[in-house]
Amino acid sequence: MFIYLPCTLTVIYDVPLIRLTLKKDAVLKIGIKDIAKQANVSIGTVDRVLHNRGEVSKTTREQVLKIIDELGYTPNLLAKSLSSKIKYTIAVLIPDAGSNPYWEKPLEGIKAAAREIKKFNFELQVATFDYSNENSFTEKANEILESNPSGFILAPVFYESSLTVIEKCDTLELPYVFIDVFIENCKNLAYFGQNSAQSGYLAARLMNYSINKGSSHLYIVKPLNPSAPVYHLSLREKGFISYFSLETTNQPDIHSMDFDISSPSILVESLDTIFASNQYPSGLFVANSRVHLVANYFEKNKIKNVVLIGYDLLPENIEYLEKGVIQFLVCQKPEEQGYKSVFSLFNHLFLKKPVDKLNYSPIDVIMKENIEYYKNFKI
Amino acid sequence: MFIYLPCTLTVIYDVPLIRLTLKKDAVLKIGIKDIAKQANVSIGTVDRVLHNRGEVSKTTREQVLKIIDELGYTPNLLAKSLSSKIKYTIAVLIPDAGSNPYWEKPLEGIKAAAREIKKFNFELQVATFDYSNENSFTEKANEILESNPSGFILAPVFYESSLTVIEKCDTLELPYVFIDVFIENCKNLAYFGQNSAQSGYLAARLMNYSINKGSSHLYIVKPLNPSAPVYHLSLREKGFISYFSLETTNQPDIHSMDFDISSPSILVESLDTIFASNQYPSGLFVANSRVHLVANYFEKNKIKNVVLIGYDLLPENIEYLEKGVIQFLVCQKPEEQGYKSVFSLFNHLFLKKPVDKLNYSPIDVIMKENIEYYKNFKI
DNA sequence: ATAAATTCCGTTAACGTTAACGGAGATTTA
DNA sequence: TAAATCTCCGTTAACGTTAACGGAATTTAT
Repeated sequence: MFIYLPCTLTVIYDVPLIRLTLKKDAVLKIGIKDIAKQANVSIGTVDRVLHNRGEVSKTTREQVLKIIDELGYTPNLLAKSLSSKIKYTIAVLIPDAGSNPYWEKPLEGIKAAAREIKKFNFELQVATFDYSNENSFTEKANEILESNPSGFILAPVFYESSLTVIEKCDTLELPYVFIDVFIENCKNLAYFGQNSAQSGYLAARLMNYSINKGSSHLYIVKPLNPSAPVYHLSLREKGFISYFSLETTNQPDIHSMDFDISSPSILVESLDTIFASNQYPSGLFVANSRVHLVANYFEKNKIKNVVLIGYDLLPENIEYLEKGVIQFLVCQKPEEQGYKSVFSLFNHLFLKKPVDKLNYSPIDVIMKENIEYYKNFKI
Repeated sequence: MFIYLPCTLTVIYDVPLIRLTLKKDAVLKIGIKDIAKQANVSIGTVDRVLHNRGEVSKTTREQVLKIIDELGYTPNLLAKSLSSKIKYTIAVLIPDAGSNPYWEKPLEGIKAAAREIKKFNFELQVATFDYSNENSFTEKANEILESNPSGFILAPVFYESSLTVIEKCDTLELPYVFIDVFIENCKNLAYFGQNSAQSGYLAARLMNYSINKGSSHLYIVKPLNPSAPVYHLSLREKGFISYFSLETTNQPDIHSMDFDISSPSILVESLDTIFASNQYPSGLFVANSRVHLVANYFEKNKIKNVVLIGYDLLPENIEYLEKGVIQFLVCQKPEEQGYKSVFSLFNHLFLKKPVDKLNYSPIDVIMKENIEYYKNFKI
C-alpha cells in the first residue's frame, strides 16, 4: 500500500542573516509634565486641554495642543485608571441559556473580557430575557437604560421592540453593540456575529466532498423553536442550497425538513420515514446545534455511511463527533463574539479608538482530529 | 432539484427567566494600606512581607501573611508597574523569514503580545538565525544570554546546540519557552507548537472524504530544504499514512515524494512523470507551505479534479485556494504560538501565575468559504 | 561599662494622571 | 467706586505600590 518515491537532490541553500529589533522609544517616555514644562503652563492646564474641560484660553490651548502633537504624547493608561474616579458599566442583554444553550458561549466570552478590563474600572451588568417572550426583552432593556450604563451590548432578536430600545439609546447617546443579530441602518457602534449564509455554503462544500459522487438525496434539517424568531437557520439553508446551484456539477435532490424541538417524537417519525423511503439520504445537514438529536437517532438505529454535518460545540455534539457519528461541526466562535463586543466598547469608551462596525466571526471546521483544540475557550 | 418537506408543529415552549450579574466585590477593593492598618504595621512592612525582602520578624511576618490571606488581597498591577522600576526584557531567537517565510507569522504574534505588555515595562529583543547554519544559532544565543534577559523564547531546531544553550539557561535560572520545536526532558517553562502528526491525520481524513471512493493513488509531497533540519514534515507524513491504515476501508496506494525546494525543475519533472504514468493521482498532500508550487503546476497544466491539500496561509497559497486549485489548507495558528509564548513569560515573570507546559495550537481547516476570516491575525 | 553592629520597622518620595480647590487678574454690576 | 462675577490658571492631594532612607531598640563586641 505504501510506496516510497524519492527524488532528492542536495544543493547549498544560503540565506542572509537578519537581525530584527523592535524600535525602542529613543526619546524617554514623555508625560503630561513634559508637555507642561515645554508649554510653560501647569499640568492642570494640560489636563484641561487633553480632556476638553474648558477654562483654557484659546491661545494657550492651541500652544499646548501643538506641543502634544510635536512630542507625540500618548497617555499612560495605567496612571489614568489609577487616578480616575470614573467607573464604566457595560450592560449586556442576551437570551437566557434556558432558551438556547448556545447563549452560554457568548456570555463566557463577555465575562472573560470583563475580567480583563476590570482593572480599568470596568464593571459588567448582565441581564437575560426569555427568547419566547418579547415583553421580557423590553422590560429588561428598560431596566438597563434606567441604570444608566456606559455601554450596551444586546442581541436585538425582536425587530420592533429592538427599534424602540435603539431609539432610546440614540437619544441618550449611549453606545450600543449588536451581537449575533444585526439590524440595518442603525447607529450601532459595532456588530459581532456570524455570516450564516457563508457557513451554510461551506457546509455544502464539505457535504459535497464527503458524499459519494452521484449521490442523489440530501436533507436539510431545521430544528425550530416555534415561539421564537429564527434568523440564522434560513440563511444557513440558503447558503447550503446555493452551493449546489452555483459550484458543482453534482446535483443531488435537496429536501428541507423542519421540526419542532419541543416534541422529539416528530423528529424520530420524520427520520423513520426518510430512511424507510426510496429517497435514502447520503447526507444530512442540520442547520443548528440540535444536530445531536439526529446523531442520537443515527446511533440508535445503527445508521452508518450517511454524512452528518451540524453546528456548534455543545457537549453532546462533541461526543457524537468523537464517536464518528457526526462528521463535521461548523462553529462560529460564539465566545469570541462576546469577548470582542466588550472590547469594542472598551476601545470606544476608554481608549477612544475607532472600532470596526461590521465583524463576522471566523467559521471553524471541526472534526474528530481537531476538536481537542477547540473545546476550551481560551484567552 | 429542491424539494420542501415540512413537518412543523406548534407547541408552547416555556423557559425560566434568569438574571445573571457578575459578582461585585462586596468588600471595597482592599490594598496594602488596609492590611497594614489591620496588622498594626506600616505599609513598608507589608511590602517587605509581600516580596520576601526580609528584615521582618517571624511573628509580624506571620501575622501579616495571615491578614493578607483573610482579606484576600490581590495586588493592583497598574499601581505596581507604575511604581516599579523593574524592566523586563524578553529575548526571542527564531529562524529568519528568509529561511522560511513561515517565521514571519510567529514573529507577528510575538510583536503583538509585546505591544500589549509594554505598559508593564516589558521590552522585546528579537534575534534571528540562519536555518541552514547551526553556528549562527549558537552565536545569536550567546549574544542573547550575555544581554541578560528576563525570559527567553527560542525555536530549538538544532538539537545539540540547543542542549548547550539550554544548559546555560538552567544555570542562569533564566526561564525559557520552546516554540515550534520541542526538546524532551528540559526544564522549559512552556512549549507552544503544533501537533504535526495529528494535522497529517486530519488532512488524510479530508483527503479521503474528498476523493472518489475507490481511488487508488495518493501522493505525499515533501518539499525539503536539504541543508536544514525538518521535524514536522515526516510527522505530518506519518499522520497522513496512519489514517489510511487505521480508519478507513478505502486503501489507496500512497506514494511519498521528496524534492529539493531550491531546484524547482526537479518538482516539475517529478510531477510530469506522475501525471504521465498509469498511477494518475486522485489527490496530492503537500506536507508544508510550499503547496503553492504544486498548485502553480496544476494551473499551468490545467489539471482539474485532483484534490490538493497543503499547509499554511502564505499569500500564494491563499490565492490558489480562492481560485479553487487548492481545496484545503491546514493551518496551525503560528501567530498565536508567538503571542502565547510571550504571554506565558508574562504570566510567569510578572503575574507569578503557573503556566501550562505543553500547548498545542488548534488545527484550522481553511477552505474557500472561510479563508476571509483567517487572513488577518487579530487580537 | 561603652561603642559598634544588627535587627526590625516606619516614613517618604516617587510613578503619571485626575479633579477639586482656590486665587490672581480682568470685567461687569450696583 | 466698591463689590460681585468671570476667565484662566497653578497647586495639591489623591490612586496603590515600590524601594530607598533612616531611626529606635536590641544584641554583640571591646
